[in-house]
Amino acid sequence: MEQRHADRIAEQLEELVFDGTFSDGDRLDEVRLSELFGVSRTPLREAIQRLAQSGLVELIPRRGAFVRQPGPVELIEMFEVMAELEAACGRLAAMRIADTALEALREANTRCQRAVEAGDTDSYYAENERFHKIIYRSSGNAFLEQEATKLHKRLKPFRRVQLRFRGRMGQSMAEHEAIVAALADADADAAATALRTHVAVQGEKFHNLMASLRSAAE
Amino acid sequence: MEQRHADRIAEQLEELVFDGTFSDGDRLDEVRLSELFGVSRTPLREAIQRLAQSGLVELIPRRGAFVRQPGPVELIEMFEVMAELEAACGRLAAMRIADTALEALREANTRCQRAVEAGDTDSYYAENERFHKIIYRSSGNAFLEQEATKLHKRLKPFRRVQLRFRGRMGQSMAEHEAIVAALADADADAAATALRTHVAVQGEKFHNLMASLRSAAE
DNA sequence: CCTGTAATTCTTGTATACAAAACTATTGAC
DNA sequence: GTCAATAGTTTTGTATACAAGAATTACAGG
Repeated sequence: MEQRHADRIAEQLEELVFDGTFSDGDRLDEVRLSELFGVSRTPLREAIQRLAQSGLVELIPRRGAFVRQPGPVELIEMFEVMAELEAACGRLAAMRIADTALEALREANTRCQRAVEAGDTDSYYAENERFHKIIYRSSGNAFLEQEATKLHKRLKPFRRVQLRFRGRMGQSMAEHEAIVAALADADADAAATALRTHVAVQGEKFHNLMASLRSAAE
Repeated sequence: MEQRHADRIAEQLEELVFDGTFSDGDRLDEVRLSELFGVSRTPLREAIQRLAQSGLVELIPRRGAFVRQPGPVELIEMFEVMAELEAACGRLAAMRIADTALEALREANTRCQRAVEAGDTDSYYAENERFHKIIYRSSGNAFLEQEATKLHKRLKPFRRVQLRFRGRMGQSMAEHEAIVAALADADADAAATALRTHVAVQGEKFHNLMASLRSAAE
């Protein structure tokens, strides 16, 4: 099944930005990349337009496309939004989640637990992701699911770092239990709170300080 | 100051989609539009790529770009996400809002009130927008502010309809008062709840029904 | 040796040309 | 009259060509 070159290139470029092949501030040279992908500049530029729209690269007129990796502050902000989006998913899912989904959640959780006991971090990440994806889906809001998935993907490269910050995986598992319990009880506020704190990073006080300085400076 | 054609065209195309010049399902004819804008197909296609990324048009390979106006269900979903984003802004703003911003909020509110009394709906919409923008900004989270602003803009064409659904503007004003009070009290939960209900549309029960049907069908 | 400027080279932005797929319409069979 | 096949047209997707701004280098002056 033939795919448009521009589509394929957009995906591959995105991958190259995510996996750190390009560092922050690197310019995406059109001729170099077109040779790399074996196409002309035209489909490559169309792909770049899309990356620009999703914020992965910055387009400076007559200068080129520069990759825009989030700095520490922006990263904290993005995690904060992720926490709120997951909280929203939890709030809605508490009212709408199906029994089958609840069961799937429990299963993912036990597999998560097993991965922790086996020390299998790769498997843990996979099951953890499945756990959260089920909650996105169970919000019963396809648009929210899409937005949450998009940001989740964007933050993927930084999630391991976040986990190291937060300490051990054990605490994360306990929070999963609390989340499932809240959803089973149809307790919207509890589910939202549990998910928010689950995703939130430690550096919140630091961020509060930064933010207050920023608004005071205006 | 010369701007890139692609940028200018992306904005104008977006406008044409928003203001209803193109209906749902319309194909964006490249040659027709390139003649309309007085450019070649190249910059026009680049603009279309961006619209596709933001979801305004759907790109079907070898078929073209079709405008994708949200249907009733998707619209309800988007308003629901808007409500959650505003709630998140309120939650964070309750902790971080500056006194000057709080004052600006009160001023916007009084101007809102005046517009209601004068029956000046245009002015009301302008001040209402200012009110909400201040809250986005006061979240102290530039990324959240950006996301909220983006969705706010996307929903703009449908906001008047929503307001008609909800009844009079008076109730909206009362909710504004409650929001300001919660922010002044630094009551995060109250601010979040007030903003969520303020934005939420009536059709929530209807949506709950639809969503439960959707998840049950899987 | 440093600095400002002009010429050169590179790169982006746009237009045009070409190939292939999809749509349309005509023609022919039944 | 309806349907199918096919020729012709349209439209998308990609490559190439060209124009103009930006970066770089060479060079003259101090």
